[in-house]
Amino acid sequence: MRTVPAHTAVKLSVAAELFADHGVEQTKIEDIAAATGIPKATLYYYFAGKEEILAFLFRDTLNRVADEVAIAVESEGSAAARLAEVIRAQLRVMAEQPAICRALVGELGRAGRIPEIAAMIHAAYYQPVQSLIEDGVTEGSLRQVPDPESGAMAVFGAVTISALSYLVTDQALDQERIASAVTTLVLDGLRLRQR
Amino acid sequence: MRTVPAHTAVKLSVAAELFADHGVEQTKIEDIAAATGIPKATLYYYFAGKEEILAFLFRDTLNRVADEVAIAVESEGSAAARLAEVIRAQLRVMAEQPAICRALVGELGRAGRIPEIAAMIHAAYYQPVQSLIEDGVTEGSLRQVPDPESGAMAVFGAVTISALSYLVTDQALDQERIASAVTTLVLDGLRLRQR
DNA sequence: CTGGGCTTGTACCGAGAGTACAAACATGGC
DNA sequence: GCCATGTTTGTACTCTCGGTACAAGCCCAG
Repeated sequence: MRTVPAHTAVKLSVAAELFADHGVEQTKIEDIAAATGIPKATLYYYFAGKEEILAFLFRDTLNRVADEVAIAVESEGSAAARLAEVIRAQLRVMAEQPAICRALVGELGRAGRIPEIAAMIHAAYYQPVQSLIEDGVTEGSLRQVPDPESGAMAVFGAVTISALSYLVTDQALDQERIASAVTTLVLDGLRLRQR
Repeated sequence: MRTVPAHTAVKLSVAAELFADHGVEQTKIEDIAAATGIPKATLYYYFAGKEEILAFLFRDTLNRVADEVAIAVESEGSAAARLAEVIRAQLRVMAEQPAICRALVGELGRAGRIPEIAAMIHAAYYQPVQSLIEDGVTEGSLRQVPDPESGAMAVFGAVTISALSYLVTDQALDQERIASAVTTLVLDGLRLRQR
């Protein structure tokens, strides 16, 4: 794939809205051309097709997730505190890129079938969170889990799906509210203990 | 839509595999015809198109989820115990219908765009779990959450995504293992407390 | 045995993804 | 200035596939 010029990349972000609202299948290349103002021939000059446009958008956002998560993971504090930071990081990106995140979740299957994207999700999220959990276990601040990788996935699922409810209804995602709710759930669980 | 005869419905379940493996878009009606042995013309006699075949498969499985979840919700015991039962119920259905569940998660966006299916997911899962959480709060066994609905969604996300990791790698989903891991996560959280 | 709905083959239509290509344009090295 | 290389875009085309049309055969209840 040729390097996409900046002005084109910017315009493309509105395509994410189309993908998120109507699904990839229902979004015609001509729709993208119309909405972005990039002529169809130009789109095909840079991308082999819809799928690649989607991958391009995902790549961008996943890079951001990777960066923010990496910072959160490497921040100082207990593993629990860093995990809370990771959750906050994910929510921050979801709030910044609502359309792409909606599309990403809505097309999870498709994303998983693009090897590059699947690898990025893994490297950007599951892998760091997994080792964060492992750290926490050895350091003694987190509970021993039978399988840290699916632990990481469970955390990802909890954050993503509850954030999604805000993305599809409200436009503004109240990060603080969700962050504290999900963090409490993930760290302390739903069961109430008498203090 | 005409009532689909049983022998046809049975054959259709193999279509779920196609949808889950290659995605709905990549699955041609003729592929479905070939894989199921149901001629294309017959498919169009019963369904208006791909989308309706998918909805048919989802409807079936979501009914099962609704039933199992309802039983779990109405079982006796504390809200926490019943929530654990709900998680187990969801995993049971996912293990029974791996292909459809993979397709359902992979096509979450599409499922959400079919109003009937969106309503079913809501009624079968979010709604009962939400009121289960509310019950638990009033009865004092569960922590007060700011928004029970997204609490329910978070639980759903945690269960679904971690189960997914098993569905796409192993074929057999080790229910007990995941159930206890996710239940612990949801009820008691990751943070380790000194007993 | 006959009329209705079921089942299926075959032929067809139209939308839209992707390709081909050529004309314009921009840019930078000579 | 001028050529070479790469970008940008319009237009016209092909081809796959979803969906429709339809007719012939089938099965079964009345």
